[in-house]
Amino acid sequence: MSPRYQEIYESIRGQILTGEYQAGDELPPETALMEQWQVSRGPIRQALYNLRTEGLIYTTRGRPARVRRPHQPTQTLSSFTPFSQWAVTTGREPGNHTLSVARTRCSAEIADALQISEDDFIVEIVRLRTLDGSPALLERSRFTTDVGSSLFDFDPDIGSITDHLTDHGVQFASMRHELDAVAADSVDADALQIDTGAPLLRERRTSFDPQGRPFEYSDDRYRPDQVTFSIMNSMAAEK
Amino acid sequence: MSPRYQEIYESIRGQILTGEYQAGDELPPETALMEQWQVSRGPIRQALYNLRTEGLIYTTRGRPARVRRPHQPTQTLSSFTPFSQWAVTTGREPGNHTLSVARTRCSAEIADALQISEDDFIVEIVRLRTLDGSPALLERSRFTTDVGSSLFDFDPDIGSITDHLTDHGVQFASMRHELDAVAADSVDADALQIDTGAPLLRERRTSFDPQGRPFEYSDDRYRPDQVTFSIMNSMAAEK
DNA sequence: CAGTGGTCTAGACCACAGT
DNA sequence: CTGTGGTCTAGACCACTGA
Repeated sequence: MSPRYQEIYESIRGQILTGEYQAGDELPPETALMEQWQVSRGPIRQALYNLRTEGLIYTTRGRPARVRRPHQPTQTLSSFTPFSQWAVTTGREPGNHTLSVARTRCSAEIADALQISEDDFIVEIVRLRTLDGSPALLERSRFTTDVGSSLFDFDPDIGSITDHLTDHGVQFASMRHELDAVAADSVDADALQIDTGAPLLRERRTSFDPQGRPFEYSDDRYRPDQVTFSIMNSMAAEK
Repeated sequence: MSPRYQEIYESIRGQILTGEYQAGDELPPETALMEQWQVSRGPIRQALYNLRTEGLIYTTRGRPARVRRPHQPTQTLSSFTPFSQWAVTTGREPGNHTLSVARTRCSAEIADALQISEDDFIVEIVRLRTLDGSPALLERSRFTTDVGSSLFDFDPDIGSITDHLTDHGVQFASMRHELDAVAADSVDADALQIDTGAPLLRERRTSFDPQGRPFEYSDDRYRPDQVTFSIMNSMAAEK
């Protein structure tokens, strides 16, 4: 049972993405939305806030929220959705090609990120992920063993790791994303069908459980011609 | 006169950054903060929400917010602060070296981003920006003429463009950031003291006024060894 | 069990947009 | 001027934490 503001957010978001609201259109005023959904102002404002952070609308004092011009298919960093779910909402067909599933000892960088010691074991899954058949990113995902062990009886070519782990009681409470650029190494180049040394957008993603403990640390390298990231922020709500 | 929740946010943020609250510490419960600041729950929650998006704290039901382990000096994408302000808060010395200030006709990409026609003029400022003397990013910033004209009587080596424009009545209401990776061209390589073809993190930034009209479109290329970006998101508040 | 944060209600006042 | 969103108040109920 999702909260009320979540339903409202998803409903309006759908109306914008399907074109029921065009760029520049005004949304109904908050009072009208309160009437329409039979809720008080709180949930309405929460829903609009999420839409604003995602860059779909912008707000000013004195006028209802307006819809932004449609933007290109970039991943929005504010409402971070797993790759396969995101691909579907942008109308493209995601695919997976698993390169390896292994149980190994972790390196210093991984140990630090997962807050474990260098002697500990981890489960590492390397997957090439595609959009409409073209290579889009190479994902090197590492899990702590307690979480990752359930991944050995799972075909990562078919299903979503996120869904599989959620079904096994793992809760993704929050994520941290760090973005920089790297040159493709030979493995990257081979998998992504680019030249060695070509620039890649790297996302290092750490997933946390509700207690703030990290259980996943992933190094994802994107072809910049296939996927970009975007974020919107309004000064009003921050600084 | 900034809103109450902003003061509270800045105060707690300061206490975390100066180490008064250590990683893992619990913040006071919301009721205690309400008492301390003599406000109701709304502003307290707004302040905590901003801290959470910035990645400084994490929250769970049933326990007060806790402070995250301190993170490396990366720019946080949620509370987007101008480069020079950000540099100061991380304890580094920002510097500017202006390469050119020009009034030119714009290209198709810029015309599209600024919602003007290709015949229109723009003001372009190219600046190398440094941290503690080392090249950090090359900024190619383009303004619409109405906003940019005030930049000719201004020394961009010394002051902050953001501050200068704010003083001239320009309001930065919201920003959109698009991130990808590019190979350094010869200009980038020369300015940033790297090899041609080296991977750079590119941020294309569009700034909007309160009416949602774009007035700045900037192409900023970062040395990935000097600056990275990060963002935190909690599932609770989004999806 | 008591304490806490997540969500929601019903009201209020102000600053700003557009007429 | 009226209508709107930005901010704040004072309450409420529920789900979850930890003793």
